[in-house]
Formats: sequence, structure tokens, C-alpha cells
Amino acid sequence: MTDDAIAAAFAPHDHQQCVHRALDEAAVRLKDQGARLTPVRRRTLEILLESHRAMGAYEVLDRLAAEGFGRQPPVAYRALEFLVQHGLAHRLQRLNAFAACLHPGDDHHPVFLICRSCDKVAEAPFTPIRDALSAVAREGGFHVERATVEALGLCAACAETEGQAPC
Amino acid sequence: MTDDAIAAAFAPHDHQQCVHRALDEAAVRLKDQGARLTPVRRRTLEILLESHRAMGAYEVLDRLAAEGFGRQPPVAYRALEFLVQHGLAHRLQRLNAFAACLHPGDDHHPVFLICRSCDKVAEAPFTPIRDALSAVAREGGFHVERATVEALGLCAACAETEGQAPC
DNA sequence: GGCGGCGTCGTTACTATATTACATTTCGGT
DNA sequence: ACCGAAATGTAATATAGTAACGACGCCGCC
Ligand SMILES: [Zn+2]
Ligand SMILES: [Zn+2]
Ligand SMILES: [Zn+2]
Ligand SMILES: [Zn+2]
Repeated sequence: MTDDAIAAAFAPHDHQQCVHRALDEAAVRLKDQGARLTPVRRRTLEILLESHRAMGAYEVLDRLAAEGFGRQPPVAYRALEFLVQHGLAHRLQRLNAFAACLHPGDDHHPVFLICRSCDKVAEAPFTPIRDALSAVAREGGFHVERATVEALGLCAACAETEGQAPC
Repeated sequence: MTDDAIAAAFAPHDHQQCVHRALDEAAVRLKDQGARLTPVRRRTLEILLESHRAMGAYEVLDRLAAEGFGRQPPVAYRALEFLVQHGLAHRLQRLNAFAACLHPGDDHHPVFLICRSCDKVAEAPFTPIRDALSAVAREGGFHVERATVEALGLCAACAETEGQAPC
């Protein structure tokens, strides 16, 4: 998860290939783990991958229902939870939403950078922040186990066009 | 917001005085701002202050309703939003909950340390984390405007009694 | 082939969280 | 006393998430 990867998430790129690669990698990882990438699960991942945005569970559900899958909340929540559990997607607390993981494979718990203009989400390395956080907490006698770090701001692409229409 | 303040939030302390001081400070601050600390608002703040825990809006609402205030959601949400707006309380995204601010006066946007055993919440300085976060983001061309940092872990008091009953 | 366990998928029904809209009351200034 | 703004209350609704249960299909075994 390099700095380039952050920029790449917001910049225009060969998205077909980006999606394809992610799906392939997902299939491989799941096979290794003995987990099944069923049609609903696969389609859910595809839907998340289509944009680099975070999507609410009900937004995903509408898409699934329109394509002939079940139309009740558990359908979406189960698929999303499965993806999160297997490191293929993340949950964004701040938005009550989910986003496909852009770096499955890296065993990670990232920091999220959310652009308030284009709504896209990037993942940044957690380590430097965790170090700062742990240090501050430890001095107060607190032991950090898990942390949520979600930043709202402006991506490079949107900063350039600020004032104009969103990218 | 010192390290001692973090430890103090979790450690036993003269809580009557702790609450009293916070209420006094709130009254002064609001008067300065020309805002009114009405009965519902004051009672809401007291309820939050009674524990150092985060409370859900409906939990607060139940308390208010039981004391003769309105029993519809907006009653609680409005009072809570008012307190948040005026820096007397914080909203915890991760818990869908609210906690009284322990350091009104410091103009701040803190990091939250939430003990998973006793549920108490402390506030830690944001600056060191923001620096680390901004640095990471900037290298990816991302400009951070606001960030949510909420850590789950174990406070010093609970770490000592771990394995026994929660403090 | 038939059987049974297990995981997946779908449904209904429900809980929890939060907001919109509108009527009524309260407060401060004139 | 009067007016307008802010605050309070209500009902209704929107959004987010979970529990419980039955049906179906797959796989390993008899
Ligand atoms: Zn892409
Ligand atoms: Zn953007
Ligand atoms: Zn206290
Ligand atoms: Zn504790």
C-alpha cells in the first residue's frame, strides 16, 4: 500500500483491469481459505468494485434485488459481512457503508481517506498512525487494541477542480 | 488535555465535584456565546456527565422522558446536537453514541479512547495523530480536513483486574 | 442410488437509530 | 402588552441492522 496506490485510487485508471485483477485475487484468496465465492457474494464484490466509492448496505441490496437476487436486508448484509470477514471489503463506520478493499493480500487494517467531493475512498497505511496513537494512549495507561481512523477531505483530483463541478 | 487527564477519566475520582465543575464551566461558556442552557439541555448534559460512558440517544431519551420531558426522539437529538455544537459533548461514530466532553474550554477535536471492559471514554490530544495522518495523506495528494479517530482497548484500571469482574 | 449434515439463500418480522414536518409554548426585546 | 425568534413537543417517516426460520443444494458416506 504505497503512496502511489493512494493517488491511483482517486486518479482515472484502467478500471476494467482494476476490477478484474481484484476479482481474480479474491477468487484465489478464497480458494486458499476454503471459502466459497457464490454468485451473490461475487456480484456484491463486483458492485462495490464498480466505483471506488463506499456504498450503503441498502444501496447494494437494491442493485442485487434488481438483478434477481433476494430483496431483503439480510441478503446484502450477509454478503457484505462475508467480504469484510475475508478481507475483501471494509466497513466505514463514519458513513455506515462498505467499500471494496483495494489491497487484498496485504494483511491490513487501513486508514481511510474519503474525498468529500467525489466520495471515493482510498486506503493508507495504518502503521505510522498507530504508533502515534499507541504512544499517546500508553502515557495515559490505556492499551489500544483496535482503532478506527477515517479522514474526510479532498483528493488531489478534486482539489484541482475545486469550485468547478465535482470530478 | 494531559496524560493525567486520560488516566483520571478511568480512575475513581471525586465525581460529584467533577460533574459540578463541568456544569459550571458549561454555563459560563454558553453565556459567553449567548446560548441558553435550558432545562432539557442542562439535564441532558447532567445525564451524560453522571457516568464517563458514552450513551445512545434513546438511552438519554428514556431518562429524559422518565423525568417529565418529551418522549419523542427529537427531544434527545436536539439537546445532544446542541451540546455537541457548543463543544460540551462529543459524538462517537463507532458507537452511535454521545459522551460529555471532559475538557470543554480546550478548543479541541480529540481522539477517543474507549475501554471495552468498563465502557468509559477518555479524550486524548489529536495533534500528534493528525500530524502523522496528514503526512501520510499528503504524500498521496490527499488533503485531510476532518478525521475521526476512535480507539478501542483496555484502560489501566481494567487491565489490572483483567480476568476478574469488570471494574 | 439414498441419506444426513452443513452451509447458503431466501423470507418475515422486528429492533435500533435518526430525521422531517408541523403545532404550541416560552423568552427576550420593544 | 406585543411581537418575532428560539425552543419544545408531537406524529410520522426514513434509514440501518438483526433474529428466527424454512427451503434448497452440495458433499461425504452408507
Ligand atoms: Zn479501480
Ligand atoms: Zn475527489
Ligand atoms: Zn467524573
Ligand atoms: Zn476500563
